[in-house]
Amino acid sequence: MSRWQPDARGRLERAAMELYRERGFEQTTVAEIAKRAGLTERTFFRHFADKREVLFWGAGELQDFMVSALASAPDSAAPIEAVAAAIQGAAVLLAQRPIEYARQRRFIIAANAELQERELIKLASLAAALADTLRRRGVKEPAASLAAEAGIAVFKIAFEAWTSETSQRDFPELIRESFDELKAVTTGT
Amino acid sequence: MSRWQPDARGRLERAAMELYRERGFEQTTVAEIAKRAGLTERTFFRHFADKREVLFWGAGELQDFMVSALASAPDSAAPIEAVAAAIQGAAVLLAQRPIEYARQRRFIIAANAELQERELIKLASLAAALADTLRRRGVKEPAASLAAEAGIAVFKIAFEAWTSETSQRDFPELIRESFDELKAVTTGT
DNA sequence: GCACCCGATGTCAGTTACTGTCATCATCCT
DNA sequence: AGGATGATGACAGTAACTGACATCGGGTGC
Repeated sequence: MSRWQPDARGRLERAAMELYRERGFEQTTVAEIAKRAGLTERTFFRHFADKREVLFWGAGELQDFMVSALASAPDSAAPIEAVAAAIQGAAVLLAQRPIEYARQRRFIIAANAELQERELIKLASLAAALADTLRRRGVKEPAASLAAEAGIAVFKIAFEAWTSETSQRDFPELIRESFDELKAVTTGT
Repeated sequence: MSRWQPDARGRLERAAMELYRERGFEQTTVAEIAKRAGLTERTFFRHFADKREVLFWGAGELQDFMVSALASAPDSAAPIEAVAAAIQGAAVLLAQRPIEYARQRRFIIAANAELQERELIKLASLAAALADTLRRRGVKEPAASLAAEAGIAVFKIAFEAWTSETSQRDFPELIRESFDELKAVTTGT
């Protein structure tokens, strides 16, 4: 018999999600999360850098996935096409999980400015990683950064549309439409 | 004779900037800022919502300015053109102050993740306000959000270029070039 | 000219996120 | 068997932020 229950990190994650949903992010203390997970506050901070990070564990994976997808796009693809393909891939990945999960997470984040800040910096880090990958593919500045930022803007807006109440639309399809719309918008139509 | 020295807020602002430059954001406590300004910690928090906000006081003004500029663009202007004009105006405004001020602020922010988060949420709020203004002009979603986000991306990237060490370029000119580059990028060139 | 209110600041106590340090002890390795 | 390892607990400490109440110069009404 092992000394501790398994999957401490997972227990903390689930406890945090539950409490953030039940009473909101600000009204939840780390001590409460730890207690519900059967651990101590100190252990929470060994698994997560701070109280917010527990909601963003998947961001690293998503970034790695997008960077790989972008790096392996054919050399012939224009920068924006390569970015679009990478984001498409990520959308397919995200659309595999039930939309309810994305909605709940979005609801929690929408209710708190600190969490929005964290989400934004994750997206900015993603944009920076994509821009860097484009540069390695020989794309110059500012084209690389612009293509990356434009792609993230599309991702953000399509994600919002996907998780909004009324929408029953397909996420990858929304991404495709947003890219088309971006092209139309930037050409001044 | 008045009971207190005048311009408490300004003194706090200057003291904070000095200390953040001297020893960095994290290594500075609010108590130190208040002491240098000849005030107490409690008074700091009466003027600024938190330790970061002292660096972002101008963001509200800038947002108001951009929103007004966007609202007063001619009806005939395409959304992206109207956004570009508003951002141009803001660039002219910012370029009036000495670039050294922008550089110092940028340096402080670049050294700390929490400050980057705050900067990002200010930009996101700006994008949301621009999108809202576009919607009032009759632009539909997702075009309004895309035009606003694209404009902010251009602003961000041009601002970085402007404040980067080597650059001696004109800020409004950089904005113009970035918009052209964005158009080229999104059309797949 | 006096009483009174107001608004900016001070004082102080309290909560909570986060960190550093050392102890504990099941499991693994040799 | 015995020592190293690694995850956790225990505990003290710092600093950001908040709430409640006191202070007192300056303006206001009369």
